Amino acid sequence: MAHLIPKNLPRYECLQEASQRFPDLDPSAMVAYLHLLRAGTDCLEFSHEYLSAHGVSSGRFTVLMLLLQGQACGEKAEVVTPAELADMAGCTRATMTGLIDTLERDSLVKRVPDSKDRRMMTVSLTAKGTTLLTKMLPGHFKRLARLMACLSESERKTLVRLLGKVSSQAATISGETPVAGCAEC
Amino acid sequence: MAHLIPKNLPRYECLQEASQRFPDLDPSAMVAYLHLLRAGTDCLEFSHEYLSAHGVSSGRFTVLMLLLQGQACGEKAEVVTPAELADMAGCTRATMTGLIDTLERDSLVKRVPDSKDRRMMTVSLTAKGTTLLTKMLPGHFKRLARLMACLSESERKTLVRLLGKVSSQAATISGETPVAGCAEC
DNA sequence: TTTATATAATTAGCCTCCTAACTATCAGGC
DNA sequence: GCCTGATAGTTAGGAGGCTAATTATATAAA
Repeated sequence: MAHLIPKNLPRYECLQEASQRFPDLDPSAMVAYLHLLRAGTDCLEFSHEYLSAHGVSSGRFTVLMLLLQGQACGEKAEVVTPAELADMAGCTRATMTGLIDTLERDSLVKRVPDSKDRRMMTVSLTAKGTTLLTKMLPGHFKRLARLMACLSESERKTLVRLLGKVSSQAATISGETPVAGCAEC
Repeated sequence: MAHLIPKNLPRYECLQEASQRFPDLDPSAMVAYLHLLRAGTDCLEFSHEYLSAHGVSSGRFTVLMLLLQGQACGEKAEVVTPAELADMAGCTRATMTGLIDTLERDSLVKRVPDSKDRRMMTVSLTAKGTTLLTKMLPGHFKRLARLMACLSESERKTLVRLLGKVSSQAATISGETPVAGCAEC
């Protein structure tokens, strides 16, 4: 489940040494990048520990949360289709089909064919799914609160701001040219 | 390849509203957590774009880099075993076997049986593997430098410091009790 | 010497992600 | 009324994670 990110990040001196061989290597950028991947993986693993104890994988949990949100914060969409779920979760429709398959097999969600458009399905939480979520959410939230208790409110704000910069920079660079910066190949 | 993290993070007001229903939910902790996962996924995706254009997945790249490092920064270990690679990469030995299988199939690495202990293998880069790496690394480094160009040196330091706090907090909490904070189940 | 235990690597089987191809349905133009 | 094309969902096949079991070898103890 981890992302195969090196456990021990290289020392800064080693990166500086490597930057002699590779002039394009920016040591402090690399350090920031590696720490970001490392921390992200750690957080994912941290959640996974708790979620898997309840028989729910990270992906399945995301789907359940999206359904709960559509049910609770239901301003616009009462019904949710697999395609919408895939969009919201950031995965392909094929992946969503697989997730819904296993969730439905475990009776946590149910598919209902749309009455108007017979191509479409509607997905919703079952009572069992709702119960499971409401039973496990408090513990999950407690753990996340503890995880972030190491940061003050202002540190959290700073972190979110810096991460936001990185995310939008990634989107910007990716957007401009497919695999840019690769003139030499 | 992404980790099925919601693309659009919930608005802060929505989290505050939800925290009425779930008193354990700490909105600012949740925001920090979600942004961290989001940014980590974005970075991973960003690298993946470039690496996959060269036919190398994230996991395979990690293995190649570990081998290159063992070759270059070779202070201690000249030879590397699959078990050591698995430890360094943070995956299981079984996973490493699979990765080496495909890397070897593509002639990027080679296995050599150890002469002393016949249970062991040593893994090393082939000429083709080394060539591929040295060809693609400059572009990869350039992209990462551009990605992090959105942060000043002091922002990078701050980011690394805050991420380090989160990582070690995760390790601390995970270490103390297997799936703690779950008294209610 | 033989037997028990530990270790290195692999294998087998599962889950989750992907892309590409397929099926069924809808909607628009002739 | 029919083609054409778009769209919703699924299926097929692959890659990369995992755990648990297997095989081969080494080591220690009886």
